[in-house]
Amino acid sequence: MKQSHLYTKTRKTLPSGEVAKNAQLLIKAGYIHKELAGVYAFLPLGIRVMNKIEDLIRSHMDKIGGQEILLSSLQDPELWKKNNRWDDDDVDIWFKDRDERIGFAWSHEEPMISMIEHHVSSYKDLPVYVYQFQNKFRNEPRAKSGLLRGREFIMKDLYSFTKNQDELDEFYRKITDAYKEIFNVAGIGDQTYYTFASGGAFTEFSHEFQTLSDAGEDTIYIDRDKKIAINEEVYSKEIVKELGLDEKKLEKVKSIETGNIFKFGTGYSEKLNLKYKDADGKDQFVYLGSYGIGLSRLMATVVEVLSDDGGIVWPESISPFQVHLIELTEGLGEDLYQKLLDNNIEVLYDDRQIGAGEKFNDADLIGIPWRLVVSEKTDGKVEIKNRSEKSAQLITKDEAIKKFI
RNA sequence: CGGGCUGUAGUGUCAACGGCCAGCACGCUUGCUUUGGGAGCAAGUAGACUGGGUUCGAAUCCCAGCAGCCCGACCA
Repeated sequence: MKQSHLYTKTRKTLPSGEVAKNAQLLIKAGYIHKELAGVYAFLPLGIRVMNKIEDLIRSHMDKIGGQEILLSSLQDPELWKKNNRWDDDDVDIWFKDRDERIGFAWSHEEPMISMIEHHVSSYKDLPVYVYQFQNKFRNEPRAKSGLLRGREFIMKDLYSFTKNQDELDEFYRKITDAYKEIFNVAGIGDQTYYTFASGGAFTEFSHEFQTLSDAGEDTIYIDRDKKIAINEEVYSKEIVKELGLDEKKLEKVKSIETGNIFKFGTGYSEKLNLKYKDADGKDQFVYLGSYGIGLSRLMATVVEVLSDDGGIVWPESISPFQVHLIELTEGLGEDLYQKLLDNNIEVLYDDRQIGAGEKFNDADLIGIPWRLVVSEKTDGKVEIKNRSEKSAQLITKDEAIKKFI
């Protein structure tokens, strides 16, 4: 894409009233636009990052047997009433229409279970793993921290429907590994801890993926060597012992909950009467699990954790473009730009007629991991620099293209 | 939901004593110059959250609403 066609511009001033680093940088660089408190629009650069994150998650969900679907954002109150989760006294974050005949989805367990009932009745139909990328609407009493706690946001939620505990446990292990891999590829694996957290009504623990950051709202106790953590909400001497940890080695830190996985067992199916017939023709309750990653929160977390004084530093996996090609002399980058495009390399081509300093600053702010510069000084070659490195190397254009194929 | 703070061009502004034409910077437009780390000159462009009230006169004082931010509570 030619940067001269990109309608968003970087800004020199920070938005007043945005304190969160992720919101400051993403707005300054032109990734997002604030609509309301906790409600952000994604601009061309921003949606490219979101799409990258989506692709990354999708490939891992598909690999472990996930089937992608898309439930609706408008929901039937009757489904939620059955489970006592419609009343504002029970769930206080609902957005509802005036007459309370429609709910705006804040979660999808109930509709998901209702939908699956129509398709699963035999042990032969199980297991089933379905997931979606969906908007969630949560009327948070206090939206804050930029994209970290929004009132409208996109989440990947996967639901597992399995025959028994063993099958559930096996899938749980698989998705745990998948989540670890996702956070590794997204560049925050080192800072992300597998965390024991509150299990709610149906199970002892759930597990969270907590990324160390002062911008987070959670407090966890981490063991850096074993790479596991305990959420403050369930922390006790007994649990430390149960997990075989040494209380003295634990560090108390702030973190962002980037993922959450949850075993429901048969709790939900008993309440909502989700059954299947086993091989003997007897009714059995389906074992459920749910597994979430907030996409916009993940994007914000990467910005919080990896940015530097110059701006954002994207990992290659979720950068809006692979390469930022900058020409300092009019027309000199055109030829390389075309060649990169011919090789299906995602390139943002800064063909604007502005000063070099402005281009470099914009490039640092936008944060694409590789920068190519052509000018009269590069003498037919091209200068390549990584976003997180200080110095650049001069290479040939062919070498540059090969690097990104 | 409790408490606090704040609403001035597209952005920013601890700019302006209740009083003349609401200042400055960025952005944007036009022209000339400049061209390897947010360029220079010149001429333009655009503004008081909403509604009441006090006053001869309100951006400025008062009230209400709305909005934003922060702290807390909440966050299966």
